[in-house]
Amino acid sequence: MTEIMVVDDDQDLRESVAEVLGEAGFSVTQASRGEEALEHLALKNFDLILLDLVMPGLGGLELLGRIRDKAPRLPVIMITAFASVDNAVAAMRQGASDYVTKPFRIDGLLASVGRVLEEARFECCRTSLDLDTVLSCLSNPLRREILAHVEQEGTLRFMDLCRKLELEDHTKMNFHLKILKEAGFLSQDESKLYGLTSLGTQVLGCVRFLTKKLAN
Amino acid sequence: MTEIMVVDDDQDLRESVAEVLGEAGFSVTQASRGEEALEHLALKNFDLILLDLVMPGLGGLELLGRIRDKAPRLPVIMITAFASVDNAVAAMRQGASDYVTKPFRIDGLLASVGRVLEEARFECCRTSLDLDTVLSCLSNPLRREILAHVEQEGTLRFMDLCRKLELEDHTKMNFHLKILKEAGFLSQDESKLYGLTSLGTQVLGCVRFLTKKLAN
DNA sequence: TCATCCTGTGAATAAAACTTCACAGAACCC
DNA sequence: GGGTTCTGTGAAGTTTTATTCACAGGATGA
Repeated sequence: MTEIMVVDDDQDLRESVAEVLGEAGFSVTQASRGEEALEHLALKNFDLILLDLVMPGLGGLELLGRIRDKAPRLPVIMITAFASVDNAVAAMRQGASDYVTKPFRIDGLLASVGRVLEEARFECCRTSLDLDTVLSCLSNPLRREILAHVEQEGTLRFMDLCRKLELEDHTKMNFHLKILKEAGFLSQDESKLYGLTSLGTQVLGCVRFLTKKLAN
Repeated sequence: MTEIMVVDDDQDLRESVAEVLGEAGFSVTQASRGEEALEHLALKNFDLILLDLVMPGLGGLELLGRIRDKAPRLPVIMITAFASVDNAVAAMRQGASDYVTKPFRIDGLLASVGRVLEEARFECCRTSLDLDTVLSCLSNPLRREILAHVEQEGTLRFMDLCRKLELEDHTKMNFHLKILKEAGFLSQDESKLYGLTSLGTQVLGCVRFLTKKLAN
């Protein structure tokens, strides 16, 4: 069952949203304060969080940051009556999945929920692979650099990649590209351009997370 | 030299922005239309793009999408006179790095440019020596098992560990224990009991996270 | 004390990961 | 056509990682 948490200090609105989501087949947890939300978060794994921007105590943006620390990819939809471009941009910069302004139509909210969940599902799409491959593949710094460069450029030709990484020996590059292809992180299109697969993107995200975790 | 492209159909504004950026030490390319921007993009690698949201012909949002196809992580700052929450959210959802409303103060724009470039630079610094050790150490399934067992038991004696993992050859275990000790994941107390260090605990958490991320 | 298990070292060996070298077809430019 | 760059293969060689073997001191217990 898809678990959704609704965080809003406005009891009426929170309960009506929870009711609608419940009728739509979701399992809903309610929290009236940011601190309460964090407690729920520690106890249960959620698939989506609806978050009021303006709350007494721990504010929505700050809470969003705390959620990101714990669950970097958990989808969060921000809700607010005080719509401003700055707030919206700030929320999206913090990694909010969507931004809904009050008052909203219920079907609009449901559409947003559906879309965000759909995206999340796509995000962690069918990738049953073993940790061994991923870790040993990523344990080589050159391969990590290759992935990062390809991600940055979108698609790259073989020789451009060599030059970017200042690799004089192209067969060495070939060796590592082969490994990355076999691991399913890279693919080549019909014109031989190298690009990241969705798995590759996902895995790079994991590396970033690890780096961040190990940084402090 | 940092390459910036300014895309705006308003010639006055475009040229004044280009001038300011030029004085700030950036190499600036101008485009008055979305199509022109795509041509530039095909010829040169940019570090940042300033993009007007509303343009005749190919619009800013659509152009942003096209840019994302080619270069998923190329920083793009959206500029618009018609600030609306919806537009801002849509732009950020497409992966814009920031969103600036006209009329803007030049120093505000420069600040935004500086910040976004700074973030991109941070993204790129993935030369963590630590990551190598961590990943190569964890890429061995036996070592991951050792860590997991030690965590589960708290502290363990050498031979108990061997038996738990059903390793008949104790020197093999010794080999891997040595690596784990050198990486700083395991330590031995005065009575030779093996236990996780705080780094070890942290790293195990990361492995769990990765496993979860890659599981479904 | 003697036998046994625990904990470890160092060397030899095997396997894997990585690099380098030699070559070659396809595409592109003159 | 002829030279050059791009993209690749396969094999040989090197380095790193992993396993196995031989041995040994210290603790433990009968």
